[in-house]
Amino acid sequence: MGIELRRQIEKIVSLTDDEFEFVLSHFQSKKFKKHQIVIHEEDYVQYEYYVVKGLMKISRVDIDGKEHIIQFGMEDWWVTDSQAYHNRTKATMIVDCLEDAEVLALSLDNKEKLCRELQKMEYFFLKKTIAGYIALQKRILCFISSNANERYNNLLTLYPGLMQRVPKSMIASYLGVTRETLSRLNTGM
Amino acid sequence: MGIELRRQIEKIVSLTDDEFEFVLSHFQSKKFKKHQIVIHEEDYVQYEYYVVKGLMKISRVDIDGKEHIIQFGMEDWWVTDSQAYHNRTKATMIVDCLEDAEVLALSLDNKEKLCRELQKMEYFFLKKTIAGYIALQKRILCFISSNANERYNNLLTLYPGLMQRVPKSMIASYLGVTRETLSRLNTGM
DNA sequence: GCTGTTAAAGGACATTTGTCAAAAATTTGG
DNA sequence: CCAAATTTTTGACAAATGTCCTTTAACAGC
Repeated sequence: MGIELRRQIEKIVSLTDDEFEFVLSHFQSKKFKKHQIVIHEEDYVQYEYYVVKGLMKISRVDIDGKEHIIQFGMEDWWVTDSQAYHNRTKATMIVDCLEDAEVLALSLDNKEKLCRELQKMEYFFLKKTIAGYIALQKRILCFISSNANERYNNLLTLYPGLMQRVPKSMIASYLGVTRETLSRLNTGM
Repeated sequence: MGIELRRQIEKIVSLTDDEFEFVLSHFQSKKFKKHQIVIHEEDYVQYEYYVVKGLMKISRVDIDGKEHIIQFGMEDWWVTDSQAYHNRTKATMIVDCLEDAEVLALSLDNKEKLCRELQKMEYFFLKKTIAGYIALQKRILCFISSNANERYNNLLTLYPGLMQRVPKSMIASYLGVTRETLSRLNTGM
């Protein structure tokens, strides 16, 4: 239970068996079905989810009803509506499942409690958040410096496994183009 | 000295006078001239900079020699090449000054030391990094869901002061469009 | 206050991307 | 294994954005 989470944490700080059990006791195990909505728009967001198995997406629906995918979340990733979760405000995003999913859910209270009880976990979350920040910066650089074709090829090399699990129309949404444009790209080969 | 920094920190955690002096002792005060390069590409990045006064930009030059602006940094902001700074690797970005600048420089060793000595500072950096992450997510959402005109108007409302201090060609670069395109936008009022 | 330099705006045209409609291919559930 | 639903591809055209070039405007240093 949670070996992968332990592996992820131990890339940054080391834990004894007891410490890891203690960490894990702050999480709740949950399961979701394909197509199930994990975070509804306008809901308060109770949890941040560590994905043990499955695939989710974080998206926002604009005034014209178009869905824009901000992030995918697969195994060993963390998923939530960050703004709503951390500020205890209502969700502006939707999180749902592209596949049946198994997660470890961490409430904000438990996260803060855990950080106070075990300082290296706060260090872990800081390092992890910095890594996330850097990843988003790279994605922004990609938007300002690359066209659709280059962004698609970049995504292919970054997450080769994703393409087999996600419909192309969603890849298009993540890249900020229409599915028609994605379908016409010269994928390089 | 550093009142604004203290105000920023105290929005998240409270500090005694002694504690703030202690925090400040981990920083070095530095000054830069307009056009001066603060972080050179390929250099190791010693510091993260809290901007006391002035205006900087973080950019990357692509293979065609085009400059892409990833971020501006004005008063009360933090500026560095995050990836290079936190991973102790060589800079892939350039940080330079659009105006004479005054900063407080924090080395990574001092940052980590400070976090160990005063846990609430680690909490501060965590909250601050999360806020940065959320801001980048919003910028990405803007790229995937808005055209150049909408992105420009969004920037106008987000940082109205920036326009008076930054040439439009740099705003264009930040928005991921050419200066010609920016110049033709219907700024909508 | 000049003068050289840099920044901004505009025209003409090419390229990329979006939109709408339809056809083809694939997946899903029974 | 089949029928319905979903996803992907393609065509024709419109709109947005990029490129190249010229003109105009603003600014910096002397």
